[in-house]
Amino acid sequence: MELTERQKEIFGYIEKTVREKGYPPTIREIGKRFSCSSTGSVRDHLKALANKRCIECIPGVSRGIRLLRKSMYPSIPVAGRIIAGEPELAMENIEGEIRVDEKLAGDGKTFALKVKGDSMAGAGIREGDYVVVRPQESCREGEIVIALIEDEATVKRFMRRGKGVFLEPANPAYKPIPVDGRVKIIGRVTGLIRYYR
Amino acid sequence: MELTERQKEIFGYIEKTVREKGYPPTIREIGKRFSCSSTGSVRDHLKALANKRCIECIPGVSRGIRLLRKSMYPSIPVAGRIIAGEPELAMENIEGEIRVDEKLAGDGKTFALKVKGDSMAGAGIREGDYVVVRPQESCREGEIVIALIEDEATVKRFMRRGKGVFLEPANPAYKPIPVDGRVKIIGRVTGLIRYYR
DNA sequence: GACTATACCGCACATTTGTGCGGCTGTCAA
DNA sequence: TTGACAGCCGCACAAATGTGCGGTATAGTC
Repeated sequence: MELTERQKEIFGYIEKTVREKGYPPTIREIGKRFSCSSTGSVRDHLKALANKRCIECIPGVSRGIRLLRKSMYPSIPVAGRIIAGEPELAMENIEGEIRVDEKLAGDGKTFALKVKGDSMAGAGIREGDYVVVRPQESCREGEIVIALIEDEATVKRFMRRGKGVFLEPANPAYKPIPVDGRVKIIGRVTGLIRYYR
Repeated sequence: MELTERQKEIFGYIEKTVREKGYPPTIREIGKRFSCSSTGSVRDHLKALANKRCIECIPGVSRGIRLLRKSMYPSIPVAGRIIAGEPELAMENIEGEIRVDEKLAGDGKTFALKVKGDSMAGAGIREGDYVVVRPQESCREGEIVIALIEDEATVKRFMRRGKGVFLEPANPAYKPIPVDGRVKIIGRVTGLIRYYR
């Protein structure tokens, strides 16, 4: 069964609290957050969420809310679309979530991007892999970066060649791209995750 | 500062409770578990753990214990050494932990292995990567597997060629290895994690 | 000896927190 | 109209829970 808007909000709050504080909220804390002056209202919601198998309420136990769906683990959003000039990933452009090690999770701005094409095959980055991206505008020689070229996000290696700066694919079938006004560096690739079926 | 035996036990219990129940224990629950009839005793321990930066105690909040060290996140062990004939990874052979998405975490037997050598470079698996391994004895054509060859764990692709079965590297510099008595399949590679510095 | 840390016990108290029960207003489908 | 939901209010009560303050004992260190 689907969750109502309100229920989604409350479930999200419980999730967030567990993730950030390490323990679930009390009934009254939820009420405070959503301006419910009555504990009864909150309990109605918890009951609904429990019926829909989202949480489990443990009777007689303070903060006795257990998350059954989703999780309380650190995750980064998977970007569906990247828009130039927007430092933050807009909610609408998030396709999903991937849980990662905290070494990869970064500071909250880090996101993942599904790799399209085989232009980096020579560097062991393949179509369908997820690259973990830490947003930053500058980068160093040799680093693998995400750049926006005419509204298209691509993975390339950042290199200097003589006087120019280039984004180099790791595949002889593609040509280096000179970095100029049309190219915007989005961030640096800090990790890679691949799923085998 | 090092933890005493008792403190380790209590810290472990808090960790376990958070992981299994989804919320930290109360002072009295800890006392019950360790046969401390006084809440004061438990608070002494919590205070000690807080001093040693293992937990944080939030005043006035029920179950207000926050884990600062280690984690409550799903992680898989990183195998340092794999021994033939032992289905479970012995504690002594665990080098560390990596947190992963639950899709990768599997059922509890899954582990990670750091890749040595470049024999699978053609398949985008590079030296230093971590492959996620689900232990199993059989595997299908084309799957990437971990095999033990003369006590050495290697990553290869499982292939049939004519009448024989081979473990094929993805690098022309290496030769396929015929599967015979000397070769033991440890498991299947279900994922890959890479860290860029 | 004085001091500190660890590891316990015990009790009273105030606060936090879940619970029970009653009530209200809408909307929507049968 | 009736019924089932969603969403909300209010109150009193009992249980769960953190807190303050006191005590004992052992071990190690300066």
